[in-house]
Amino acid sequence: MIQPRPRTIPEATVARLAVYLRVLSGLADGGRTTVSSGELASAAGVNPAGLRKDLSHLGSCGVRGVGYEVRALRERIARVLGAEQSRACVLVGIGNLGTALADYAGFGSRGFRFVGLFDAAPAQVGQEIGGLTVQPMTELEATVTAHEASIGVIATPAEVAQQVCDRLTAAGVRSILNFAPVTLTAPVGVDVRPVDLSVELQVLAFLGQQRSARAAEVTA
Amino acid sequence: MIQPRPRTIPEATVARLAVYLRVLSGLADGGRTTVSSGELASAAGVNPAGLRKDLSHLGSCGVRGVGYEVRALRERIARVLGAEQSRACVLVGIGNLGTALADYAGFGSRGFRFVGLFDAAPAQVGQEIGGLTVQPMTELEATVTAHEASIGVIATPAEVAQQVCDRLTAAGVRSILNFAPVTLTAPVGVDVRPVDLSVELQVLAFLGQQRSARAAEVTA
DNA sequence: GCGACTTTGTTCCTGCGTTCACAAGCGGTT
DNA sequence: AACCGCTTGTGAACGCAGGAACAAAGTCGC
Repeated sequence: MIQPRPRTIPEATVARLAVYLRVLSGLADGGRTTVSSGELASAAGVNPAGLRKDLSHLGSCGVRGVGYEVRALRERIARVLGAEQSRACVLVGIGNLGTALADYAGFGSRGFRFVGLFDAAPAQVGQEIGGLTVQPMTELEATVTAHEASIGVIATPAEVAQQVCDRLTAAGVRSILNFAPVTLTAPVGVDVRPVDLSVELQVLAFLGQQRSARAAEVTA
Repeated sequence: MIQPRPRTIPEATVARLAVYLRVLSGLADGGRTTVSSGELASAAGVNPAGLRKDLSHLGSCGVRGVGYEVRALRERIARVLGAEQSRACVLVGIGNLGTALADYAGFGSRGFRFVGLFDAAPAQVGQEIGGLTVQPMTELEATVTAHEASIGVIATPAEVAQQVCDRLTAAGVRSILNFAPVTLTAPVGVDVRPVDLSVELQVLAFLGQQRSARAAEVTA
């Protein structure tokens, strides 16, 4: 028995689906009911053919000659991404970045719900951010198990990130988003996704430098 | 005349080079003088063969039978990435995220130097963060031209991100790092690199969900 | 009611990134 | 001085993502 819709959606496609979801929400709020692949692709900054291929991974959803129904497509993508269910997340490290993450309203509408904020510094503990009170690190494991949190976000200094990672995985967290500038090691079965802001900046700078070099070469 | 070292380094390689640079700095601080590709790859979380291929893009730098000299390799990568020169950056949007970015010391050691912080809210203007004073938006163009800033970072709400992008590009900024959850459009010749935190979280959640589904299938 | 136009969904193809495997080269040892 | 083991650097194959072109299908106009 073969599944009509293969389970494996490429990671690059998943990232773009999340972007389409955001654009579709904006269109729906604007009162649009249908949208063509070309228009949606332009709003998302991708190629129209690629967009149609991405959408084909979740089955036919458009109407030929017309386009896609905005609300239906949004719901379909949300279902595939699992954004309709509420996922419990914990956030460790309430510095500036952690505060920004805890405060960010965009997560809530995407199916993410912070159930615990933690920091080692006593000065941060007790503070209220985005409707939650910052807890001491000792409460970490209890909160994770109580809410069955499967996602952890690390926004601590680099020095303690690995310890935090170890405690999170030991408590049952299976997916970790890591903002600390270190490479974390985790047991198999645990996904760690690094987001390094200075790496992003360096890639950007390099591309700009490369572009300038090419331009100078042409004029020479 | 053919360049012995082709100018075009794949973008994925550039991102990893930035990670290697970080790891090498840590090793150098720890007093290590040489390191093998296997060890470095493990510390960076990549495949040893891939690491060697990445390094091959910048010419032979290792010693067979021994490994790589830590300091020499670090300097070589830094030179290729342009991290040895100081690049002027401006940051627009001093909320929690913007404050975190302005405060982050990691940028300085990577060759980035903020020369201007800007916010539209009068309450933020005048505040001092990381040695700089937050300026009103009216000063944006003058600061960009005075320092010849080529990199702009947008950490504003989504609604004003496109306007800010337009003003930055008009003032001469050629590379933009965008943290606002919108797809920006910019003239050709300007690189915009989006960093969407909720997209990252959604991809992570989807991978976790997919993994769980596979596990359930196997046990069934 | 029929034809033409528009837009989707798919298929093919090209190029890139990644991985594996081996030859080349250097240091340590006898 | 010669050999052996270890490590780098590179060549080839594999798999994957991206882009273009085409067929299917549905709607609008006549």
